[in-house]
Amino acid sequence: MEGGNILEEVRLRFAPSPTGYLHIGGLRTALYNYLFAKHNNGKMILRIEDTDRTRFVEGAIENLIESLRWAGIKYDEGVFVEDGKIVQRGDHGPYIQSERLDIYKKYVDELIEKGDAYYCFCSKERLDKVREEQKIKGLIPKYDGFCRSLSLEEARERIANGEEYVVRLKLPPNRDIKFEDIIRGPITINTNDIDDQVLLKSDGYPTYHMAVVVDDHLMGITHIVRGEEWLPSTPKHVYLYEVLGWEKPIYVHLPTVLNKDRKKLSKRHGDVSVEDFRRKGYLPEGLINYLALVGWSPEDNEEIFTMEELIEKFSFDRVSKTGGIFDIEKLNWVNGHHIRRYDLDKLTNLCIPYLKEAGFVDDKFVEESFDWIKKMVETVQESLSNLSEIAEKVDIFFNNKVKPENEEALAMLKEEHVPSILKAFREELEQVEEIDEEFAKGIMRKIQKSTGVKGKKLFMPTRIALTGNSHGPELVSIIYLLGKENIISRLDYVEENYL
RNA sequence: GGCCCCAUGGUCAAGCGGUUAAGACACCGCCCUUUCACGGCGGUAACCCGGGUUCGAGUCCCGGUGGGGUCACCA
Repeated sequence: MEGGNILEEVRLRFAPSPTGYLHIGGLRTALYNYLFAKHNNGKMILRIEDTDRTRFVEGAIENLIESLRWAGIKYDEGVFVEDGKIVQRGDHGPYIQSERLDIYKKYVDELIEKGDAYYCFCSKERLDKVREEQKIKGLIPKYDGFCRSLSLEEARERIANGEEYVVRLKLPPNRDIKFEDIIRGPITINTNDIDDQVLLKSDGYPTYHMAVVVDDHLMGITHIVRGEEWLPSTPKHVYLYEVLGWEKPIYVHLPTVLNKDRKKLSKRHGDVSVEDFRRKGYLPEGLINYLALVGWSPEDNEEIFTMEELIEKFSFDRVSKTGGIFDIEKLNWVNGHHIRRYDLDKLTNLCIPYLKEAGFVDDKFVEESFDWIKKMVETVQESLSNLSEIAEKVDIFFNNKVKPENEEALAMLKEEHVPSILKAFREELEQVEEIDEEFAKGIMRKIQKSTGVKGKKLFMPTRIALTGNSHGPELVSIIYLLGKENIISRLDYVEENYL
């Protein structure tokens, strides 16, 4: 179990904190981890970093996992949900950090033994005070090393007396720590610019810095792919690998996904959780495809990809260094592509919840008229950029009290030749029991013949009489989907109210 | 403020010493469609600034400027 780096296969991990929902930026990090792992026939691990008990949110783990599942990120190892229960699978567990406390303790003790870490008894109050004073003097807020030279004997005595303590990393002064980032190249940071980081908190939990290093090593992680906000603390990790005598992994710091104002994507500017996008009717295929493109570009000029294609094409040397703005317009365009290529049955099933929510259909209707709904979805499929738009696109099919959308539309209905069109329409309808596709295709031609009206003067008023709108799906589809009864009802209503 | 990272059209981005500086989204035209959408064609629009290096810099180096990140017993 020790020394995971003898493993030859590529092993990557996504390690979120269960503090809420999966963030769009987090999804992209998970995606890049996944794409790289799968591209190299490696493994991807999901680890839960819950060392901050104060921020733990009930249900967050389940939520995170559900979002990943929905997005199609099929990790191999770690934490899963089965039958509503959290389970763990893999040979390097546990994969939930709060279940690994004794492991961290062991390495913290080792560091103390070797003099690479020390006990610190400074109170929060003292620390705050020190920082405040430093700020006033214009200095960098940093731990002042008050407990750094405490003897081990004295420290142990104080602990035995029940004093609260933390363990801090003992960084050597003025030393350049160097490491290589796959995306950014060589990076050097001097230890004078970093704090003696707390490794073990007073509640016995490790901090992120201790836990990542121990876990990534023990779990045999070969590549650490994470957001660039971690870049400044990487030297602490590098130093830990060094004093622990472990081989450090390969670092890959991803550019940030930004808001329109070039700040890190945040809730203030709209939706940021994967769940939000799911609810709005984005397909996992669309979201994933778009997200892959924020920060990475393929060699060719293609832009529409399936997950499989992304896996095949992905590489870190085509990931950019610059943060990219999350552009909802482009997401819409990408998502629209995926909607258009979606299987119609699947798409229909995905649309039904939105139709129910709008009050257009209920369970009974869905059961009896699935094919009709499917046909309706098909007529608007190409115009959708996300599923929630379905309601506004098809509302014309569900209300026989036709209302012209504006003055212009009303004016077109009031033109003097319109009554003759509607009359001809009725006459044609009387010829059949019910409208079939054949009939729907031919009716306008017949009306044209009998009334002598053609072109826009024929089609526009008919469209408006039937839907109230001057634009929408093909008239043939509208006529077919509406059916005889609805059409007659609409003609009645229009004649009574607008002519 | 210290440290770190970054810098090509409004946005995503290609480019890796010699190009008329790709492509996509958005926008604007035109075509297709007797509407809309889809699709097709075309157009507007970019190398942050200043020094070097070089026969030659968007591309390499240095310095500015700008933006972002980070400086917790949060991750």
